[in-house]
Amino acid sequence: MMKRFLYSIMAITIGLVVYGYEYFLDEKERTSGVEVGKQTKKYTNTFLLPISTTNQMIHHENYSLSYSEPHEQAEWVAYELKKEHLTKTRFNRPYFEVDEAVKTGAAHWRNYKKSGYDRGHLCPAGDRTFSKAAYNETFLTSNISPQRHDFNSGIWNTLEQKVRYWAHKYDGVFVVTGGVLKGEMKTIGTEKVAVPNQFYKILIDNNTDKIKMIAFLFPHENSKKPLHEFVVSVDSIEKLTGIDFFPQLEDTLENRLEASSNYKAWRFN
DNA sequence: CTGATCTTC
DNA sequence: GAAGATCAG
Repeated sequence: MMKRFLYSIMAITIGLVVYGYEYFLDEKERTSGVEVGKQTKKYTNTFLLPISTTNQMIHHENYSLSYSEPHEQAEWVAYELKKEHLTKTRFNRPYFEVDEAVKTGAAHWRNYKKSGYDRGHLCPAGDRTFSKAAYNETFLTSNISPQRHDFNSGIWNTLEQKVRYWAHKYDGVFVVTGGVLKGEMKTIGTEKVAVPNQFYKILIDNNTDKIKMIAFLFPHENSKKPLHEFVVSVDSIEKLTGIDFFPQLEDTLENRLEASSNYKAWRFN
């Protein structure tokens, strides 16, 4: 009975995705001559970017990151998820590519091969479905961390979907995410890509005068607990990671927002 | 949605 | 190695 219900949900989901794809094609035809799938504008919303403790910040077309060479992954990835980005177009997954923008040499995807860990997106592919180029751009090795599959497809995936829900509800959110690259960590592959013991995600909504923030911190394991149990203050993540997340916010505002672990302003259902 | 792996060329 | 089919949470 339960299984039948799940199958129904799945069928509906697939149906919506297919419909979305066809709608996208129609849109493309209607605006003939305009390259819908091509984003040429460089991603330069630097106002809300964290500092790079590794002195290697990289701006891609549709997200920015700070690469940590010793850990062979980003210490953070940041991007804006706008409401109009939520198109649900379905693209075929491309192959991961080494990010040539990383001067010190980004990790090769082979490090993850048969490691037992997922190539877990930091900027999710599902958040960049508004163009083929934007989607493919998330498949750079500078945008992934080794993640347990049960975690990635479990509570982490649940949070990513909640972020999309909030982006729709609050007309866009700014997202900063990464693994905590501190302490003793397992490594994978010949390049010794570190396996973080914790992952964080910070959201800020500055679309209204009442700016709001929320931060999540998870141990690197799946959980069936509700998301709100993983809410922490931004301050606590700054202490863990050594990263100053929103240095350009006015100080008293920054202090007040970052000290809070109050999530009442964010609807969870 | 989040992914890996197997088959075929 | 590339691309499609298949499988799993």
